[in-house]
Amino acid sequence: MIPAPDELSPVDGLAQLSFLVHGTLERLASEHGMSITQARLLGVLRDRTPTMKEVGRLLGLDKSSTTGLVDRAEARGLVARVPSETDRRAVRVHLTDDGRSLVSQVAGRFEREISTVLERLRPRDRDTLSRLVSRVLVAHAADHGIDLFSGINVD
Amino acid sequence: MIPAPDELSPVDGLAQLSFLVHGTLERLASEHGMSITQARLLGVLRDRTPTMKEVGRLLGLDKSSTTGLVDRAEARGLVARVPSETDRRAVRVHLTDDGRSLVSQVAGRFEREISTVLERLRPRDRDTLSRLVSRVLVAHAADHGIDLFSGINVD
DNA sequence: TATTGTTATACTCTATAACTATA
DNA sequence: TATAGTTATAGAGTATAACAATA
Repeated sequence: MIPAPDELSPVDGLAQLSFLVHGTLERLASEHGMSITQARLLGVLRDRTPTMKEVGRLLGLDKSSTTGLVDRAEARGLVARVPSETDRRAVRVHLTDDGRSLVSQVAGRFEREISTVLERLRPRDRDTLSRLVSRVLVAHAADHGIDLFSGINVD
Repeated sequence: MIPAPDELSPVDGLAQLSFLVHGTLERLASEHGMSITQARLLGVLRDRTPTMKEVGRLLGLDKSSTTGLVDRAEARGLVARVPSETDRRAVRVHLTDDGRSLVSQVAGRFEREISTVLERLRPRDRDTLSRLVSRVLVAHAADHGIDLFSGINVD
């Protein structure tokens, strides 16, 4: 009989961790009647008032997909379109009060749930993990010309 | 002016890492004309020949969603339904040769791409990261009665 | 002419409810 | 009666192509 491994391969570990985190966000969003995409939309609007085109770039969506996404969020009263003051073709998307309240709730629960998972490590190990994860992300972002803290490509 | 942080918060780091890994899988699957769901279906069939009900449980889908998923994969010649030998209501789903070849290709590319990202760390740090990730996953799995190596709930 | 955004259309993914065949 | 699976239907999410308004 083959002994069970007591550790996953590095890639398998990252894959499973990624599904765990992604699944957590999906569950929390769904508890508030949202998909991950809707949650991400509200998330990027927390500190921006982008045009439709910029929303699409931030979320990696075609402009037609963005139209539908914002339509549905607007119908629920979570976001609003306002005409751009500088370009009469463009609109800016911003959170409503309801949208801001909802995204804060979901973000808070996400923070708490992931923290709970991390608390299974001793504080020292937690710091080490966090530092190594940051280092991987920083290196990868540098390789691909991405601003890690805004998510915006700075090519 | 606020100085830019040189490290993300632990939760932000995990979230971004998770999107990086998930996005990589999504891109690789899409390069082969598949969604993540299709890739996961082929993945779970690599070492199993489950019934439709079991496929749904493994992927977290309703039985009707499973029917459609398997329909589309079968239409592409990636999987096949075979009647169960013990229960005439049930069918077993298995990979075709084409399906096995496709999933091996995608899995190989995923392994290589994620390994490339990890190679930005020194071998020593890589081992540490991998060990800590495994430890988090093992603890979380134990908390939730999940067999980490099969993904199957053993409640 | 180029850009911003919407509309028309089509396909995947997902769920609920109703149904068929078998246990 | 209960279970395995499919079908009917509906909605979200995605893309491509064609279009209108504006730059």
